[in-house]
Amino acid sequence: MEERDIKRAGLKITQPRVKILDLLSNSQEHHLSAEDIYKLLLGNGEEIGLATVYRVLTQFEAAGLVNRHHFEGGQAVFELATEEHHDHMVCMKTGRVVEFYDEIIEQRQQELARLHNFRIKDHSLILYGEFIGESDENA
Amino acid sequence: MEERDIKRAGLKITQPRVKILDLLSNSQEHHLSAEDIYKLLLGNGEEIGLATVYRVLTQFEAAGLVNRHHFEGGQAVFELATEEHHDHMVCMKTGRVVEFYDEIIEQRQQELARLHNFRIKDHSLILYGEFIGESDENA
DNA sequence: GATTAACATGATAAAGTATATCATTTCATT
DNA sequence: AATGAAATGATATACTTTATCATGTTAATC
Repeated sequence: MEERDIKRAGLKITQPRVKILDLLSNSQEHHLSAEDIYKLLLGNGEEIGLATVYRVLTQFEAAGLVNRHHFEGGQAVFELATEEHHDHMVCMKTGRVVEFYDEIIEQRQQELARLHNFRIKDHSLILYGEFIGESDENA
Repeated sequence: MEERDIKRAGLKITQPRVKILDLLSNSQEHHLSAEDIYKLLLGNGEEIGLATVYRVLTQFEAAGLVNRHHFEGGQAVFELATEEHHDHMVCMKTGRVVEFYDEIIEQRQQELARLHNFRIKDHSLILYGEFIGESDENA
């Protein structure tokens, strides 16, 4: 993701937008809340307002640049929409998130939708639990 | 669900708890937000406080009497935990919720967890879309 | 059935997440 | 460089949910 993508979305290329996109592109953790992003940028000495972070993320979502997920815990998290569709495993101890994709589940969802006369626009599959043998580093 | 279940959860049998449980048991819509419940009870002429509704629902959830789901839209919804585990299709137009269960998806989730050395504690699968040929009655 | 201690309620305050407002600033085009 | 349109950010506001605490209710004991 780069400035070109911001322009393609019909948005001006501004400092806050570039900084947020860079952070999402380069951060080790792919899933960041608006407040995560705000604090990380402040920590890097960047000047940015929390309202701008929320506003820009919503615009990016509308433009298809990022996806918003509602994991448990109140705050929505965002990730770049560069990768193919995938679902998530969320560790309830460390907060670690692993992405996965399974063709069987995807097809089965479509089959079930057909059976119920339902047209799927979006879906959310999240497995909550813990990675076996992993210690509680962050929580 | 009945008063016996409240007692079994280690909670006193109080008017608010009975009313909430009755409403969840008898309502046509199985998935109600705390505010839904609050307003429905007020509409029935019952006296209850919103704080009590939230408190009781959280207690019921801890006791395993209800499940809490985070559909899109900000407010959590609650349903009785009497039924077997199931997932949800949510109509983005009418808000209608249909429950489904699919053994293939369940097994596949377990298989994927095994592959990732992950122990599933809980999971959330929600399909968002619309029921074909259904009109927009409530939205 | 009355007493009483523990528990529960509900009005309100407060916390937390997210959006709306609007004067000021930045962008990008002329 | 000038200028109009768009964006920012401080702050106010909305909204969902939890915390506080004086008052009321429950249920166990006498």
